[in-house]
Amino acid sequence: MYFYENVIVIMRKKATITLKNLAEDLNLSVSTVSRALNNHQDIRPATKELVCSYAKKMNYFPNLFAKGFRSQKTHIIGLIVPQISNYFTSTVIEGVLQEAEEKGYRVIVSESKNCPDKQEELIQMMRQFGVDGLLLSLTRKTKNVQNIIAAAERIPLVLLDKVSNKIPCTHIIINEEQAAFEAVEHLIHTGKKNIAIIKETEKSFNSEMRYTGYLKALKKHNLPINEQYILSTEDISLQHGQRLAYQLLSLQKRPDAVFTITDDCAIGVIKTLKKLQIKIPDDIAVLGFSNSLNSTIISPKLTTVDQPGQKIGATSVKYLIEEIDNENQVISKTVEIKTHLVVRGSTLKL
Amino acid sequence: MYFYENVIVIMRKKATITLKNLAEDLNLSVSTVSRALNNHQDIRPATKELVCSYAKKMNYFPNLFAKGFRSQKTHIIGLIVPQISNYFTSTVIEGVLQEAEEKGYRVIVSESKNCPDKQEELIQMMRQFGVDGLLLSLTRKTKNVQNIIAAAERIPLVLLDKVSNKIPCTHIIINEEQAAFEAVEHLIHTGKKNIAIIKETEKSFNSEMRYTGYLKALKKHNLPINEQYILSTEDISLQHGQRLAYQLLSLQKRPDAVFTITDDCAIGVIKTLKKLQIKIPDDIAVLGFSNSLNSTIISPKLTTVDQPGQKIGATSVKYLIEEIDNENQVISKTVEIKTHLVVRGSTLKL
DNA sequence: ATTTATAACGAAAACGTTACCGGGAACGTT
DNA sequence: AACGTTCCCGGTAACGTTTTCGTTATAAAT
Repeated sequence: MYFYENVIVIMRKKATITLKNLAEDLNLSVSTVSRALNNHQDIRPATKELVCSYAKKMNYFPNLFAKGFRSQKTHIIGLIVPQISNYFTSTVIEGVLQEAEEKGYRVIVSESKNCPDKQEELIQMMRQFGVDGLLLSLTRKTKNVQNIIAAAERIPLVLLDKVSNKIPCTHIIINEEQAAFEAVEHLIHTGKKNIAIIKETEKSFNSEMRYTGYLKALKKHNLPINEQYILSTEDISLQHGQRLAYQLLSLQKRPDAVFTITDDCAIGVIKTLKKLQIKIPDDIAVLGFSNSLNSTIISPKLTTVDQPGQKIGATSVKYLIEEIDNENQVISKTVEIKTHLVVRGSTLKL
Repeated sequence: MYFYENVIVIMRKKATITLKNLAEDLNLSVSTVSRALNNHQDIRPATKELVCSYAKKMNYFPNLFAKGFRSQKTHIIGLIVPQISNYFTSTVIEGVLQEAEEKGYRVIVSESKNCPDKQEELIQMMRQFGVDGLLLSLTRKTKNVQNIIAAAERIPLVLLDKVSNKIPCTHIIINEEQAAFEAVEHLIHTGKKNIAIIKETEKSFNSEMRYTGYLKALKKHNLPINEQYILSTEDISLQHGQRLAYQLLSLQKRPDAVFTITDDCAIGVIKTLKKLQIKIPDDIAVLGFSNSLNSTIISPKLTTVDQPGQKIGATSVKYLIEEIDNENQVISKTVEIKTHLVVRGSTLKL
């Protein structure tokens, strides 16, 4: 890290124009100027025109802090996610920003780094800052939800994607169970009968729902549930996918398909299978979840469940603003966003 | 999208506690309470203790809007990037958030979607909102920098990653030229002599710098510069990488290495080469730039330049806050963050 | 001519916080 | 005893905006 140019220092221009300035210049009162700019009916059109054009000419910007200070509304919403540098999460953020901006809200983003303590700290910070509402995607290991419930009683709160039944507020999620069910059913339709699953050790909402969908699909088609095919790992990553693939292959009776609850893990499985020259999907099919960018990079391309991140983000904002407008009412409902299965080479020979 | 639970509505508790409340309860003046909480020297320890503990008990939060309103400091910095759902960008954001938080600042993030008009709009919005400073990563097609320069004269501004020489302010960038130079030199060291490059049609700062590094490396090693090996594309994506690879292969004299200025594009090239069963790196080596997540998914793994996004983000915040503290001084210097080459299978047989 | 209604604007308070100014009490110094 | 100093604390103003209330002038109605 080094500098390669001389440092130049200039004085910054400083001039914030206030209503008072405008009022003095125009020989009007502050109130009149304020009302003219806000298109109040008490002001005659000619005056409005005069004030507005002069304000524009002077490059006047209302001090939003004073505005928010008076109205007790900041027009800021807080967003806390476990990790930003995750493709799905980043699309959620995009959706949030887009929708918020359209509605005239600004967004303060923060990441909890999957640490519950940090998450609590951030919630405090957001509240202290005076956000009008809070969007929260929980860390995996969130256990003590008392403080979050307490927060929800004071400030509009919407949980998204990573949620918890224990917190009474609006939840925006994908149809996890149904999505997993359909995905596993797709495997069954291709003739697979011994389907393994790799899920999380921690009983996170998402993991459990997908697991339930998996079980339901097997049950519906009268397939036996083999405990040996049900694997769990703490960190559902590529590396552990590679590792667990070996474990599955070491069984006397190998599975003919593997459903992992994340794409990364599925890609790990594929890597191991390819290394051992096992045919995909003929010998073993692989199914992921998320439709991450990586899923089309690997070969064969990964069959996976597409989660519309932008829509989740946008929908969350919609419901949050609804609560903000609805003053002191805590609304508690669950909204499911539909996903769809993207069938690719890892489960179906084209 | 549907609801699957009954809607529950509860009344939200509402009670904002102010300094006045505390003062009345404790039989103190508002000023004393304020100073006690701010650890002012004029207040005797016993009083401080009393006030602080009572404030905690009452769950008092200072209204930061009133605070910022008075001090004319928001302790918010604005961040505008072209696109959030881009791995490198998201790591930059992480760095920004981390550093900002440590320094007691909050961050409002926005994306310009690579649209200059939207970018201008966002700058206005941020200024209007009263951010203390602005971090900006330019859109590729930024042409009219007048308004940005005007903004820089009024508010602390730091450009990062995607910058422009025309804007006099602090720039935080990676050593683009040097990085490209070293990367291409690495190709030369492995024995390659006919090295193609795929860059952007738009003369963006990054693209041009990397191109310059490429040219310098060839020159230093007395390799001829073949116009046919210098390709450009508007959208430097995987798809165009695939397309341009065909173009390179159709030449009478094929190149023996391809340097693309993004990983995505490089992966496109690899895909085409693999499809045509051209040996990588023996027949043609491939070199990317960014060290994106995909670069280890593809096989062979991609040799690429690692850009420390977090460090770029954190450094930008550091310099921005320096400017904010330094009141009305526009500082103009360029800081380069060092990258390093990650050598993998696409250029070197292990 | 007097009252009433309405249109257009001004004055002032309020939001919660901090900074500045000032003042009383206690203590030490001459 | 008179004075200066220090320690703690209170009162008040101010930040920029919106809003409530009041005021004036004009027009309309009686």
